[in-house]
Amino acid sequence: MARAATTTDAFNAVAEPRRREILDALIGGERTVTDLVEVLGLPQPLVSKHLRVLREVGLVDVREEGRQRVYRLNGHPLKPIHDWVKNYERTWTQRFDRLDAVLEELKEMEQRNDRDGE
Amino acid sequence: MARAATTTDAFNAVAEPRRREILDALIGGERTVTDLVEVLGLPQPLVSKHLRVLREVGLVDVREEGRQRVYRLNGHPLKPIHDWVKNYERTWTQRFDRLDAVLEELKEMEQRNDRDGE
DNA sequence: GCGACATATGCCTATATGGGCATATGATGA
DNA sequence: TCATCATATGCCCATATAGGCATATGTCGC
Repeated sequence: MARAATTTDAFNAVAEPRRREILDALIGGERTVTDLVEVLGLPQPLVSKHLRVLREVGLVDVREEGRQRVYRLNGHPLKPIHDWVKNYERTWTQRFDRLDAVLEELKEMEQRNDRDGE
Repeated sequence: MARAATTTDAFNAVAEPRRREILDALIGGERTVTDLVEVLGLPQPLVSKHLRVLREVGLVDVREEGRQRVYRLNGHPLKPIHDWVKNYERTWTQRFDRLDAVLEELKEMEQRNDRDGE
C-alpha cells in the first residue's frame, strides 16, 4: 500500500505546509483564489489543487460570487487533531517534566516487575 | 515533486494512524518492540519501520536493554502541531460560534468595500 | 458576440510511501 | 558452539503525491 491519500484525514491534508498557510490566511476572513495566490506567492493552478484537497476534507467551504470563488475556513475537522495532540501537552510543559519523570520511573519499575514475575 | 517525506515533520510523521497508535501506547510508559507488536497487532517489521520514522523525527528515544530495545515517548516535536491547531480551537467551540459569525460578516463587508473601492 | 478575467482540470514526471516477505544482525542461555 | 529470541533491513510492488504547464470552463464588460 502507498501512503494514505491526502484527502483521507485532516491529519493528512494538513501535513502539507502550503495547505496550512492557506488555512492561516483564511483565519482573517474569506478570501478569493486570487487573494490566496497573492498571499502565498504560488502559481494559481497549484493553489486551486490545494484548495480542492482542503474542500474534500471539509476544511474550507466555497461560495460563488460572480466569476470568483470565495473560500471560507471551517475548522471543525481540525478538532480531532487538537484532541489527540492535547494528550501530549504535558510532555513539553516545563512544570510537568519533573512529575513525568517520577511517574515514568514508577511505571518502569512496575513493568520490570511484571516482566520478571512472568 | 512528490509528497514531503514522512520524516520531514512531526506533522508528516503523525499523519499515519499506526504511528499515532504507537505514540499513544507509549504514553503509558516505556515499551519494548514486542510489546508494541502485541498492542498494535501488526507484523514486527512494520512496527520497526514505523518506529524508525518516529525516531528520525525525534518523537521516540530508544534504549538498549539486552536483546530488547526499549522505546520511550518524547512529545516535544508535537508542540508545533499543538501551537498551530490551537489557533483554530474557537472554530468548533460552541461559545464562539455566534461571535465568529458576526466578526466574519463584518470582515466580509470590509473586504467587499475594499474590492469595490479599488 | 467577443476578448479579458477567474478558476479548475488534465496530463506529465519524480519520488517515496506502507506493507509483504525473507533475511541480516545481535544477544542470550545451555 | 549453537539454536533461539529480539529487532532491524533489504527488496518488491502499487499507489498517488506536489508541482509544472497547457487548456477547458465559465463570467464579466462592452
